[in-house]
Amino acid sequence: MSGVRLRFAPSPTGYLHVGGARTALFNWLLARKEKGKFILRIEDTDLARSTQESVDAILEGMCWLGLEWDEGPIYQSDRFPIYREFVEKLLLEKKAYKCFCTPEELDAKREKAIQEKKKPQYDRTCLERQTDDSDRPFVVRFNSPESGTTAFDDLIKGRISFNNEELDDLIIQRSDGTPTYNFVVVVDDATMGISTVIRGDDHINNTPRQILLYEALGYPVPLFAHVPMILGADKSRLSKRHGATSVIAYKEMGFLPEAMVNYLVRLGWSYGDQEIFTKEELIERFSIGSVGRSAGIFNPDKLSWLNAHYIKEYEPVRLAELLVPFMKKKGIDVANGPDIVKVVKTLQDRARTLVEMADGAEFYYKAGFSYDEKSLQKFLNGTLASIFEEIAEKFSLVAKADHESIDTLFKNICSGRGLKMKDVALPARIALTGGTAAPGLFDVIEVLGKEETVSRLQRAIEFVKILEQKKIDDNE
RNA sequence: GGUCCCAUCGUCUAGUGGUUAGGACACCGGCCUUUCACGUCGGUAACAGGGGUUCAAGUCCCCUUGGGAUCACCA
Repeated sequence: MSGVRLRFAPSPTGYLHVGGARTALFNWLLARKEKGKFILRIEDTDLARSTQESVDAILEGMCWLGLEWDEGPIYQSDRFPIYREFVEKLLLEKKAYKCFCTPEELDAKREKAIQEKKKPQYDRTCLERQTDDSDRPFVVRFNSPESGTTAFDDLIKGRISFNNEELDDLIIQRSDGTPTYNFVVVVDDATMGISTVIRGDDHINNTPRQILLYEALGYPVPLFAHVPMILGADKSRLSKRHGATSVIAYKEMGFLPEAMVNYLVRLGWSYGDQEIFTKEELIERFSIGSVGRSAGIFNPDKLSWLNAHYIKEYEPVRLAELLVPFMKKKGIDVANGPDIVKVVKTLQDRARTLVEMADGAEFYYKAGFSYDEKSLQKFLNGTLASIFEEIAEKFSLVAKADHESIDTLFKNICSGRGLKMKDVALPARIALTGGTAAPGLFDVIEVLGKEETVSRLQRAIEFVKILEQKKIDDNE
């Protein structure tokens, strides 16, 4: 039993973003690989921006991806007394101090510093203050060292070091008594015994301050691993204008969680030339050290390719279950029509998403479709109706409507009429599916069954007769 | 602007001083074929630039350039 403890700590101000999902995935993977614990913590110290809907959305995303957590969700809003205690402790030890400067004063100082091209840092006015006007509102600031350096060995980026003079005295408790992010994250990670912090590299600049806080609090500093950002096609931070950024949106677009996980993990991490990984393989082969250092661009094409792969490989029964909601969304009740599992089997090789598969499955359940007339025109030579009639006739006599007997039936018709397979199969496909893009004709017939096939053929015969008559009229 | 991070095909990446710089997505072409796909075979395509170190540099060092992050009583 290894003692590693990892955590994912989203703030509930929106849905689960693909970037966050990847960070969560890396944490989860490492926890599973090392047989440690994976903790989910909700960072909701900003009461105004946090919502329960966001918490639910994040949990839904995590569950969909299969990232089950061992402890939590722990809400920071439940832990305010703990943070308060640690603030008092620092205050007592003079490692923190009360600051009575107003936001207006601070803004003015910042403005001035920027004007004078100086660093906009807090000037420590209140550090040496003797009077304690506690009836006036105050914030608590961390007394940060003014010299020296703070460094750490990032598991992904290598050694990173900062001059302490770059760090000013950050606020750890607001004037309303609530603690701020950099403080609570340290208190939580410390008291929860987090051994390795894996998070986005937008937190690198926070890390030295946090290390200083660990030290002030007397806790060991954890290991850090800062994973690079995910960017959009134009190399800017991935946002809605690049497409969907919510994990759940991908679920709704018909992606499989296996594909999403596989895509996300391979974006920034690699294992030789391998592209496809089962969850077990990932757990076995993942290592945080082989995560790349540079930002990656989110590539929907590759995600689609992976999704297509997983659709092909999926167990048809399970895939059918996943497809049903997508059919329902199109107003189709799969109970009224052919066996959905058989339908799925004919579509697995030609759908990249469940949405595409639902589109491709539509004709099986909707008999009243319109025909692709333009394509049908090519086969109008006066005998098409009779070909359909012959198929219907012979097919209704066939003992077993399986692939093989359908094959021989069509071959017989072809040889009997001196026609090529495409002369018969192509128009027949239009008759049965309405269009030209569909699964193999014999598979379609087999799935549709004898009765439905014959009925569709009869409907097509009527339609073709009208077309042929029209053609004669036009020529006159 | 300060600080910090990053830099191999369009994209994701392999590469840990000696390689015809490999794979995958996408793209293009051949094959397969009852359509559309799938599949399969092949092709185009990269070490940002400049200095060092070294017998030898995509690999190590420095600079430049370019991209990104961060500088809140947000997280």
